Parts: sequence; C-alpha cells; structure tokens
Amino acid sequence: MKRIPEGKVTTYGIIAVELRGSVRAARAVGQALASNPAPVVIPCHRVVCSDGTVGGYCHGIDKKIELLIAEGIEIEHGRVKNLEKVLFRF
DNA sequence: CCCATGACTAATT
DNA sequence: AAATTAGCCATGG
Repeated sequence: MKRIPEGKVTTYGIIAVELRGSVRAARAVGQALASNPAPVVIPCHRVVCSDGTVGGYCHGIDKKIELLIAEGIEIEHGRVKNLEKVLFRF
C-alpha cells in the first residue's frame, strides 16, 4: 500500500493478485485492512472495490471519502468517478 | 477441526 | 443498471 502514489487508488482485487496471485483473495485482503495494524501510518484509504464503490474504512466511510477527495480523487454517490484515470495497477 | 463472518468479485437474472 | 447468487480467503470462537 505504501507503493500507491498519492492521488491514485487501487482495488482489493489488484492487491490480492499482487499479494496472493489470485483475485479470489480479495476478501482476505479486506480482512487484513479491517484489522489494520497501523492506522494513519498506512494509507489504507486509497483502496476501493473493483467496481468503483468505496468499500469501507476503519475511521468511517465518510472520512475515507474526504481523504480521497483531498488527494484529488472525485467521488460521487459513494462511487469513485474516473476510476480508470486514477486507478493504480502496480 | 467445523462454522460463521466480512473493507471482495464476477457472473446471472 | 440494480439486485442476487455463489465462490473464495483469513481469522476467531
């Protein structure tokens, strides 16, 4: 996650592939972030669902959206706009 | 070891 | 385009 450039985002699935070599581990990835070991230190707010939906955030989904917008990412109706533009694929 | 639970996905309906 | 369904994975009881 520390590799995700500012102003960009990635999806759980992508991380899953990077990590476990399979998109099917996406769910497990979520679990990992859910029990986020280092809140604040890790920019876990730059991770969204493959379909663009924001997903969740330990400090509250709203907070997550604010952070993303603060980084220049457009969000609307709980969805990332221009996902293709800001999506970081590693 | 078995079961239930999610910050997920992809495929159907 | 929205709602459902069915796999999938790590974790905790």
